[in-house]
Amino acid sequence: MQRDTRQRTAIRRVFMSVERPLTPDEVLEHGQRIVPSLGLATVYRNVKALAGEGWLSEVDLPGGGLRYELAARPHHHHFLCRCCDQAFDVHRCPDEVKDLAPEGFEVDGHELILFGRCAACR
Amino acid sequence: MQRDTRQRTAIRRVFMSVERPLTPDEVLEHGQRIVPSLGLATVYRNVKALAGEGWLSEVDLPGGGLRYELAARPHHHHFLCRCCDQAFDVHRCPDEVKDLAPEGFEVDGHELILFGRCAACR
DNA sequence: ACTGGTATGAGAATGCGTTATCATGCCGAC
DNA sequence: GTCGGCATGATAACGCATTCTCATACCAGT
Repeated sequence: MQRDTRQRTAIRRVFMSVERPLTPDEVLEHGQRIVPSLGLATVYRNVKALAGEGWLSEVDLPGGGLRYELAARPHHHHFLCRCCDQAFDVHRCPDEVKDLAPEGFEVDGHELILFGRCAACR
Repeated sequence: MQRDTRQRTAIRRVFMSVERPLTPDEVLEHGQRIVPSLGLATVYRNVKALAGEGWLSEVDLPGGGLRYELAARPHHHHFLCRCCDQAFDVHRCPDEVKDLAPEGFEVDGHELILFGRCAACR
């Protein structure tokens, strides 16, 4: 049975307060401001569980490990800052995307990633 | 000084005969059909060197390590098969891409990835 | 408040991609 | 053909993200 711990609550709060995909390390950092004793293993466990129950979704961007974000958000894409390596949401999407695939290929999803420098890094 | 070995030649030949980004393992597999003794370390060394001299370019798609492709190809994107995990080229590109970023963000590149099943896997 | 049992946390262990090591092979200048 | 020296290949070592271990903490039902 699922228990309601301070740690899990803190992790949920982190995702609800941030408008972008987070790496487990970023979750740890933000979560420790709420529960200072929070450990990395707990972040991994909960993030995986929350993704399993559909509350979070996995975001697989270039450059290493998975990131996570609220699953409830509408369709969007991401901007990856080359400088601070943070990911941000991009809310617009070119709509003819699925028609770009070669003949005979079956498209069931897409990801558009913009690279550059975020507002803070400029 | 750069020497012209059978292995390096084979690796170049592999990239010239294949129209898609390759992982080091795929390069090894294809290269061993030309030089059976080819080793993985040699693939990594040469692929890195060829990228360093601008003959190959790195492709950083979701799902682990880097892939490589001929640098001389015109702008294009990629299709990633969820079934066989191979990457394929997509030659068309929506053009208004750079305008999608939020205010204050500086875009210097983009990657569009289509997911699905390739013609062979269907 | 008591208690059973799950969740946590620190660090060890794992998996995987990549790089380093070093004896041997082979390119290429002579 | 000879020879110096870079390239190769098998394997060990590494870095990093992620998972496991297990003693301890602390929910939740009573």
